[in-house]
Amino acid sequence: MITNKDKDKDSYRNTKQRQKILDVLVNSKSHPTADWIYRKLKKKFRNLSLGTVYRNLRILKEKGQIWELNLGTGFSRFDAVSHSHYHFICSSCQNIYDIKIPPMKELDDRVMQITGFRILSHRLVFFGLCDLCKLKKKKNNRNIRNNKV
Amino acid sequence: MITNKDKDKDSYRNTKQRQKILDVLVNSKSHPTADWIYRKLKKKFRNLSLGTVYRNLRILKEKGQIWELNLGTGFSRFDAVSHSHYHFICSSCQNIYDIKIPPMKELDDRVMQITGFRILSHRLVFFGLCDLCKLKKKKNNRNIRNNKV
DNA sequence: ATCTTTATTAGTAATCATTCCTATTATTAT
DNA sequence: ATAATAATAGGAATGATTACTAATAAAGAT
Repeated sequence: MITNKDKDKDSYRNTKQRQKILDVLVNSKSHPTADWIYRKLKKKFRNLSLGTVYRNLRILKEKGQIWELNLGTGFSRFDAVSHSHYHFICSSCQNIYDIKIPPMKELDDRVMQITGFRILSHRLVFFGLCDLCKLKKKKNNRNIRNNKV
Repeated sequence: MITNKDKDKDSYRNTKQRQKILDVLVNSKSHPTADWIYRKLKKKFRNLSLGTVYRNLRILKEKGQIWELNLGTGFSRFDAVSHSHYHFICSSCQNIYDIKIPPMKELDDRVMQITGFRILSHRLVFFGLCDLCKLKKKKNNRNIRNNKV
């Protein structure tokens, strides 16, 4: 059973591990995975545990300090909540890029009017081909036309 | 190594299993999981395999006939691509609702201009509280105020 | 209609991200 | 400083998904 206590904890401690994990996310633009964060910190924090990374990522998410990104790849990526922004995922290389267009709060209002639900936020992800993969595709198509593949 | 052949298959066979799996998705509004589809079809298809469901969901997704929805719950939900629409997920009960506002193709164009990437589609998900959970929350807060919890 | 090719299947084992468990440690309030 | 307990390390367990393999069945060719 999920109780209020489970959802909105009132006492968090400020551990070195949690600080470092948030640090990594704040100072990273690559939307790292839990394992990537673990391997990065493990070098200095010799006895860091992978479970600790996962637990803290969950807690930081609960506290609203980070986002979890799910992309159908079988694992999550994480992103520090600094300024709100959108994401682009290249369907070919799977890289993630931040899209810097101002958050459209009016979308929330619109959906709130239509549904009557309380809308708190939205997540907008664009899919397509990044510059590099666009070029690769073009080159590849040329090769196919010329029977080189 | 990922080759062209891996990505864009040219010959698909039309099996009963694949038809039925797509059928379930087309005739369902509940965004089912792989396991839910498996258990539903297993009743009639006595020796259906869970692996077959997963394989076909991947193939149907490759063919662009269905979407995979990832919500950070540890498992995927699937949705037939009929008319394009957006989604709402209740942060409390985790139910998914379709949001019927016309697809905003202009967002793709905008991001295409900003980034130079080729934008093919976007996914827009709203988060908040559905009607039912809105009520529950209100009642809950009242109880907390009155020291009943 | 039969033959051939090979995509697909059922069944099961394996993988891998994530969560759970427990004795120990470290943070915070008193 | 002490007490209370949140958090940790390490390892085991879970559970969704994928991989493997011999047998089957679409779909085109004869």
